Amino acid sequence: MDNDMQYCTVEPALDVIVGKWKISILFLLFQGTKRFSELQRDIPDITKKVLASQLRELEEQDIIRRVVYAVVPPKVEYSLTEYGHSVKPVLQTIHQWGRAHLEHMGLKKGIEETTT
Amino acid sequence: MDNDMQYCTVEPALDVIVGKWKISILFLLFQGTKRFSELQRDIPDITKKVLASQLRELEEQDIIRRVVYAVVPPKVEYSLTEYGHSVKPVLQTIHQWGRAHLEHMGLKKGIEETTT
DNA sequence: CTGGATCCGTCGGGATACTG
DNA sequence: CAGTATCCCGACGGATCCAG
Repeated sequence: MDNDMQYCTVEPALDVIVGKWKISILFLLFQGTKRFSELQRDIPDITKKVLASQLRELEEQDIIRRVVYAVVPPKVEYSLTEYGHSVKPVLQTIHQWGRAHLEHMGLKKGIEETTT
Repeated sequence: MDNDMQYCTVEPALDVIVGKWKISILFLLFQGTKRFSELQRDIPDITKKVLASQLRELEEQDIIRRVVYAVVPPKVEYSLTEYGHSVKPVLQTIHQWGRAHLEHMGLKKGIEETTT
């Protein structure tokens, strides 16, 4: 990876959003602080292990904050760091283009089918 | 994946840029039309098979165009479609945030180290 | 409740050889 | 030159069980 010195800085950003569930997690946390169990409830198809691992990655990247309460039963809250909020515009940009992309591909498919 | 109806449109966009070499390919094609061999030369660590597969994916997504010349030896040119150019701002947004992210993580690391 | 540990399947990507 | 065909491997994610 030395051929793309000039532009390889795209990739670190991708680490933050690439991961099967990271985007779901981020969107949920954009709404505010969530507990582990809340995230698990709102993302039904994710397992604890994977949720935990994705959260840990985001935490290491300083995108989210993990707060452990010394109570029983345990309580852990996750929230965006101040820095974490800065990914929002990135996600929105991708989101908008993604919508346009879907539409574009839909149109293309429609056109192709009308030619049959 | 029915829990994130509202925001799952982030993912299709990601398909375009996720892939170990897609970003490198896109950046090269932003410069203009390239032949297969040129791409391979400019991305030294990629193999033909992988280059071909990544190109095919981008082509299916209507991001790039593949033009085959009926000459011998064979000649194939790849270029961005008009639509493909629209990913540029997306990449730039990610790129900019990526740079800031690197800097941020660097600072964080520095701070942590000065505390030792 | 919030995880960690373990095992396992899948899939993207890589090495190599072959072809039109 | 521009690929395809095969085989291979490691990383990621999933299922299940265990623990503080």
